[in-house]
Amino acid sequence: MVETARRRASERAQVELREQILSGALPGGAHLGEVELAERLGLSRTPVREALTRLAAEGLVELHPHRGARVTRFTEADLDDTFDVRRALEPRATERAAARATAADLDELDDLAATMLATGAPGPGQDLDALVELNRRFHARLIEIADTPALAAALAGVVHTPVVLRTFHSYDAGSLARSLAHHAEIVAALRAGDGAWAAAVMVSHIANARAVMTGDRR
Amino acid sequence: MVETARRRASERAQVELREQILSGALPGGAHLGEVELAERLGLSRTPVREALTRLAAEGLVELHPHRGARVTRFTEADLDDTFDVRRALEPRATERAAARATAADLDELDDLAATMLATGAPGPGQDLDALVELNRRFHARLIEIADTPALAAALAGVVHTPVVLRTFHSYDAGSLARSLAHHAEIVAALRAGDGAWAAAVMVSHIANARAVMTGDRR
DNA sequence: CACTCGTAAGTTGCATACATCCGAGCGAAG
DNA sequence: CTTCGCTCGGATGTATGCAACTTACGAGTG
Repeated sequence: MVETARRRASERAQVELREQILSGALPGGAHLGEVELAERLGLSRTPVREALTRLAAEGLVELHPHRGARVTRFTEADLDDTFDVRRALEPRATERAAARATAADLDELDDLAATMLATGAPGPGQDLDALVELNRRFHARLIEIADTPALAAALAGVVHTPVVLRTFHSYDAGSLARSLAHHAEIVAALRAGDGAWAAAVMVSHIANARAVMTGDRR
Repeated sequence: MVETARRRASERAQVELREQILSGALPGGAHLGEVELAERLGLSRTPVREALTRLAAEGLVELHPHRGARVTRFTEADLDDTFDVRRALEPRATERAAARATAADLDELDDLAATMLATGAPGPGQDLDALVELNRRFHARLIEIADTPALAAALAGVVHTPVVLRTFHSYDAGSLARSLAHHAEIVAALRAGDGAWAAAVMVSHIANARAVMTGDRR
């Protein structure tokens, strides 16, 4: 049976809204009326309101007192800043993960990396949308292994940038291959216990992504 | 007359609770019952609940479904992580601020730095508590001038660490003098338009603070 | 005596009704 | 014709009542 239906209503609303925003179904600047959302989700205003509050904390929506909520509009500059922050923080998290990863952690990351290589391989089986979710899980797991709450909190409000999360479609073949190889190499570095190596690959990984997104080769 | 009373109830609850947590009146691990808080603040549960949700997003409280809210307990390691994140991000923000600060911005920062020097000077006029607020404003203004939303979002959930915000009392005379001098030097660097200089001072500034807090001299 | 199951108390989660506030549209005055 | 002010509509903000869940305690049984 479907277990997700048993979860709390406010959480469902939050997940549902986040998905619609990240997928682009709710475009930037869209007005989010509480009653409208409540009716569409089959809930009352209370959990919808709570979901909006939390999404606002994540930076996905903006709340204007007495004037309602709007989907945050991200600019090209915001996207660039996002990569700046990630390049500053994720390599550090990766380095920490090298010292703390257990055998089970490494196996899990290996699985993810391998699955991504298979899912992203050119051909009829290629599924770029599935790749987005796998990529998200890989990076999230890495942060989790690093076990540094402050780093996780700092990255939390940044990674959600809508454009970032659904953009494997804009990768050219070479960049995509590099990106997938990076994941595998990071796991290898972690397995070797070489934090500096892992961090260096992460720097490359983010730089590669940035080049794809912004077209900036500097 | 007191204008704060005219603000929204949920906002008042949020501000009040945050203050009590940061001041230590509500110690880490304290259980926060909705009805109890509502009665103490003279409100209903609804705005209290919303305030708790927002504070949870800030990382000050932890929400356990059906089990209530608790004040987040920060460990020594968390504090250390906080400085890691700040050292990674704030210098970058400072560098950006150098390119964007207007004359008015610089004057404002100058005022803050000068006031801090006066407020922190040894003697009968020294007020370490006032210094906490001034320091918060200085750093917040700097981030604001940098005008990089992603950086601001990343730092938002990190700076609130209770211990960090009320710890000028643990500075020895030398560290305090250095800290205050750093602010002035940062403004000077900004005025010179030298982002690298400003960023370097910020690195020193954070390292100095870290040494005071953790006693770690590495 | 230890373990398990059932029940009850107290909490949070959700829904609904009421209060408050913002903004648009219309009318009158300059 | 423009501008100011008022009123009305619709939204958000708050309060309260009911439902669901979690936990703790105690009775019953192996």
